Amino acid sequence: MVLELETKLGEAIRATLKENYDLAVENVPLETPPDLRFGELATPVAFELARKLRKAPRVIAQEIVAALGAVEGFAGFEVAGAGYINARLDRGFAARLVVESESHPSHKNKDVARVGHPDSGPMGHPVHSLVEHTSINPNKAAHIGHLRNAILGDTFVRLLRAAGQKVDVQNYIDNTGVQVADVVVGFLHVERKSAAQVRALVAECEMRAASEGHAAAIDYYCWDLYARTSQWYGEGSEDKQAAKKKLRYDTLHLIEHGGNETAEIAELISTAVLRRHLETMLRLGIEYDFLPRESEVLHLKFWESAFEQLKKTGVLYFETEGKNKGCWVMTRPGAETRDGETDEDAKVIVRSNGTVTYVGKDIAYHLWKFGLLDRDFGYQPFFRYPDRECWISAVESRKDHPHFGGATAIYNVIDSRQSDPQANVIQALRGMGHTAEADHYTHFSYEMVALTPRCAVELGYTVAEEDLGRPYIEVSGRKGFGVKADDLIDKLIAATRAEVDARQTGRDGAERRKIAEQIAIGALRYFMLKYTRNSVIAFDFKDALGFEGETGPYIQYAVVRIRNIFRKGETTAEAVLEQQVSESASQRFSEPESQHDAASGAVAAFLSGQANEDIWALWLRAGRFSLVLEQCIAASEPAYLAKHAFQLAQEFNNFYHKHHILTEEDPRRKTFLLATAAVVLRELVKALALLGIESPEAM
RNA sequence: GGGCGAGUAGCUCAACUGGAUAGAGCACCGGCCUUCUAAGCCGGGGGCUGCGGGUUCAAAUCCCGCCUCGCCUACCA
Repeated sequence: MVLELETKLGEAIRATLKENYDLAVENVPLETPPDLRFGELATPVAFELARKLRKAPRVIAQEIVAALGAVEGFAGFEVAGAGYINARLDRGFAARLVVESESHPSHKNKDVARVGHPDSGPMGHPVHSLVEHTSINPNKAAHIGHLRNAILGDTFVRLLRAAGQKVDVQNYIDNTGVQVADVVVGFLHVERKSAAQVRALVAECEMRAASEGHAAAIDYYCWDLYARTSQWYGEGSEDKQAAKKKLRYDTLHLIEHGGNETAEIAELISTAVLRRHLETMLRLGIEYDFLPRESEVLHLKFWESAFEQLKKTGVLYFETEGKNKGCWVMTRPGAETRDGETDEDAKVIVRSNGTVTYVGKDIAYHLWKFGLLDRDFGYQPFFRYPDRECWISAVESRKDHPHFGGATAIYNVIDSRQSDPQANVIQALRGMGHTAEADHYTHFSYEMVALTPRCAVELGYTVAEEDLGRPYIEVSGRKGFGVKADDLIDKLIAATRAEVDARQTGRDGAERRKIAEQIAIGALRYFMLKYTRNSVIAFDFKDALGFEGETGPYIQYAVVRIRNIFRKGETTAEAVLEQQVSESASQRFSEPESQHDAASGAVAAFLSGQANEDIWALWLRAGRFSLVLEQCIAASEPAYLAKHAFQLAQEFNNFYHKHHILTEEDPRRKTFLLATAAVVLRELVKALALLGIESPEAM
């Protein structure tokens, strides 16, 4: 509603400026005034024009208001302060828009349709986006840092889909990297297991995990082994360490090459760990469409194809001088190149020994994402979700496989430490002439999750003296320093379960368990989403286990309260909204010329006056959804929606305490209050769903 | 050395991307449960937005210079 009216007002003002001053203003700035006293929408446009028109802003504002006349949906305009134009909505009209926006299946939400089709998309066609997130090295259990990545990515996917985009969700698996090599070294050389013993161990872990829980699973086993192996590399004499280092890289090369027993073990372990990651993420409602793996990027020779393109377009050049002599290198973004001078700072893509760097492989992979590579992955089914299949890359395809890649816009959810390599890939695309693709390549970057020193001590880690004074300490998979994702989820469920058991004595164990899980996941997802992306989260159990104040459960609780009202009132939110829609529709039909028909006139009366300002504010907030959705997508910032949901819940709680609905004596007002609750319920449930948070029946 | 990000209430964070009186949550103090669930509500204290200049009708936000902190910056992957 707000977005729709804001757009309408912007267009009206633009037309006025064109007509009266012959000025073409592209974007009329519109904002929400700090207080309802100033109306619901405002624009400072007169300030900008003051210099150009050589008039006082206040005078310009008055002229604009006079020329504007009546605009549908608005009750009036006024000039305030030094030259603001404040707009007051026609409250009955606005309320009707809010009620109708999505309660009727036949009614297309105009606001959302607009968000879903940014300029990048071909006319009338939805944008095809590709979001890549999670991408955990498959050599250890997922930890809280990975949770932030996956939750941010998954939420953003939900937002894009809500805006009408076609979205593929990918989770890139680096199954041939040094991290996987390290656990393979751990199994074969630290634990001195044979290949057969490793196979037996993986099978045993799977069995034990089924009965004892995920603490017995392979990813937990590898967590410790990886940390031990990392430490092991640094032990012993210099000669010993050098030998270990050689072992490490020999193992890595065997894995990269494939077709040998070491590679088979790596495949076995990485696949088993990957399955665990998918299970962990599924606990949070996170699913993937496709798992491209580095092994296929290598074996299907993506790089060889990309290399030709890179050479042909001159993005890569062969260095003949300096420290990078003998390498194929690329100029870094923003670097100043002087003719004749060797660029010592250039990024090496192909080493002098002929091997390609990670960035090189990444360029090839990203050409594939945009459909610019003449090769494709093979596809095999890998993991079954309740309502769909998750596919994995393979050399050979199974018949009837789907096809991925070829997107028009991509989002890579990767932490901010990777911004340099990401910038290199974008630079390469741009250099190759793929400017549209480079423009639609978004590094969805975010800051890390770290532990507070207190939390680290609490977990039994020894913390260095100088770290005790810091606000946070970076987690490290290599050191085994961090909080495992499944452990945290378990801990949250245990805490909510205790509370639900105490409150919901009338429900059976299965029901209580379900509610506890919904609340725990709600708490976790909201916790990860309430911070804006580039704020470091200093993790502490005290904060994460809190269920009061600005938390997921707070919002869920508001939902439960509203549901209780309808249950006790023996009606449903749907019925109340349906009634509102049909009433206003019939009124409009009988009096088509009247803008203030009886139904919306009555609603307007309940929304007017000093005593009802808080209720109007609630409706206004409820009508902001599409505006918030648009901002979330434009800024790649899911936190805005989290904030919106919280504020709506907060305003509702306020309303809830102030106005007792079921004991309201005036039947018309009671219906109106029920409609208010119904609208808030609908908007809260919708916002929570986009945040990946379920709305429990009770709590 | 260069690049990116951050510095806002005791603590953790917001501030619609330059707008009107800088807002929330924790924590602390004081009220509210025979009325739709107290995982809630109301009230209170708390701020030189790191420092110094500049740009303009308007700066937490943009520019310049400092000061702190974090990350990135290998022919490793």
